[in-house]
Amino acid sequence: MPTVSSEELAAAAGVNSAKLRKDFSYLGSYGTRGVGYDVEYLVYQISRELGLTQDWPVVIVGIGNLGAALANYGGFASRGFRVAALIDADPALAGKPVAGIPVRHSDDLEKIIQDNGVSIGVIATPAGAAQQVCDRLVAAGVTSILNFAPTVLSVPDGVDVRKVDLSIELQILAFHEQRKAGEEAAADGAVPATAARKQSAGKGPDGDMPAVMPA
Amino acid sequence: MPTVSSEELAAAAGVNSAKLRKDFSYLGSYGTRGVGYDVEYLVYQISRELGLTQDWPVVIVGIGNLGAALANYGGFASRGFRVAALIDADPALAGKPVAGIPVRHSDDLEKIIQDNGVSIGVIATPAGAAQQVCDRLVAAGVTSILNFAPTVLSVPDGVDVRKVDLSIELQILAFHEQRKAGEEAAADGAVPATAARKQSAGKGPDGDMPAVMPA
DNA sequence: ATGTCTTTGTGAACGCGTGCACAAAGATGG
DNA sequence: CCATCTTTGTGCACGCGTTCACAAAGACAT
Ligand SMILES: NC(=O)c1ccc[n+]([C@@H]2O[C@H](COP(=O)([O-])OP(=O)(O)OC[C@H]3O[C@@H](n4cnc5c(N)ncnc54)[C@H](O)[C@@H]3O)[C@@H](O)[C@H]2O)c1
Ligand SMILES: NC(=O)c1ccc[n+]([C@@H]2O[C@H](COP(=O)([O-])OP(=O)(O)OC[C@H]3O[C@@H](n4cnc5c(N)ncnc54)[C@H](O)[C@@H]3O)[C@@H](O)[C@H]2O)c1
Repeated sequence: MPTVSSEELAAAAGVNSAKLRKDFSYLGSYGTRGVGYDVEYLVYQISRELGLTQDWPVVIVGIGNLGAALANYGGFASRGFRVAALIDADPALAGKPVAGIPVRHSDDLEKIIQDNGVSIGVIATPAGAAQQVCDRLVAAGVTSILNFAPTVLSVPDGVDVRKVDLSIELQILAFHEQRKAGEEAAADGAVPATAARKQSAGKGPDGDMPAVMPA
Repeated sequence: MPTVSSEELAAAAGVNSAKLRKDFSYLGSYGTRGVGYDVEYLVYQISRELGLTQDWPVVIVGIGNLGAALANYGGFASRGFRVAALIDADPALAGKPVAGIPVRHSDDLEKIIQDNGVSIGVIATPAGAAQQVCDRLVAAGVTSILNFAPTVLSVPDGVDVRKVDLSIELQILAFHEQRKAGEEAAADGAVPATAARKQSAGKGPDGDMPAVMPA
């Protein structure tokens, strides 16, 4: 029976082994003292807890450059997500297959959502259309939205929104880049050491950035 | 002179005003008591601190569906990022313009990086090529990488990597979705309340997920 | 069986980020 | 020039997540 110890997993993930064990303990006592965790069983338990054992139908709205790239992305299916439909407002696209799935016109949006029991929607429309599309998705029953348009969406309570913004990712990199550059060349009104948190040495997945930035 | 108070900004950003003031204080004392912050001056100071006042040349490697979508993305330029070059291994693409920029062959990768003083690279190649591309970028002098390929890149110390993974974003949404669903229907081996951190009520930009998930 | 050795699960301490609350600063009006 | 009012900047305390450290559990050998 293949097993892993919390120590091994922690080293691989670059975190503290105690934290890892404590995190796992919230899911139950799945380890064996003196041995470690049964890999297969552990993967199953975590998958179940994360909701990966169920099938999640998603719709992608806005099948342009980005939407098409997302539709073609194989990483979807491998984690239990199924593209239930591709939706676009452009009549010229309607019926044309993208990644093997025919594009549906956005007139049918509500029907598609309801017929497929979709609760997760992806927005890849131009920024100007995003809020409107969002409202329709929410009204039709979608309660989780992944937004690629550079807009802040407002949604009612109970609806989750995650925004993916390439330029913010680049800004975070640029921020660290700048800090690397001016590390020993620090001269003028430099930020006091307090603000220079732990220097993410290529490890920490989350950046250390000031928390707030006005639009 | 248009000004904003920390209270207004905090409300708009959905954070605590004291935290916002304290964050700003790390950059210096740019506010005026009894009045607030001079908007223009504040924006400049934050921009400078974040490195947005300089011009950052970036290269995109792998001009397929995703790479082309990224190249077309206008959010780049508006934040001080300039697409210095598009690079692909496919000879058929070489010379063809994408988003107005001719695609260069990856043979010239090192030269392009050095000629343009590029320190930020974007990887949008298939997963199999990502590490190899990464190694070449780093060897050529790139010290920040934005990775869209579903692979964990290993890089030397001093190089920052950020990974954008659509399926992880979806997983986070699905996780909350599952929790919403089973909220009052909680029955079997449910996670103890401790693990159910603050229910992000559509506000918190960062999700609350177990920190570690083995590959 | 008993002992040893490894690794889990977790109580307790630590450290840090967040938020409260207020004094100081400065604008504004009389 | 002084009083008042608003809003900043920040010391301090609280709370939460992280880490330490160890007892308990179980495997495995003798
Ligand atoms: N987050 C990122 O990193 C990132 C990267 C690239 C692009 N983007 C953004 O993603 C969005 C799409 O980018 P793109 O390059 O694919 O643009 P695009 O113009 O190629 O595609 C937009 C598509 O949306 C469709 N559309 C427009 N209004 C619609 C509506 N009301 N309902 C349904 N469909 C509608 C259009 O017909 C078009 O097919 C843009 O907002 C862009 O800024 C984000
Ligand atoms: N992170 C996400 O959310 C997300 C979404 C979609 C796709 N992806 C990933 O992004 C990557 C690209 O996706 P895509 O749909 O554009 O794929 P694609 O096949 O359309 O494009 C890949 C491109 O990379 C080029 N390429 C291959 N090897 C190369 C090399 N060694 N050097 C330079 N260029 C090379 C190919 O010629 C091709 O043009 C894939 O790894 C995919 O899994 C990620």
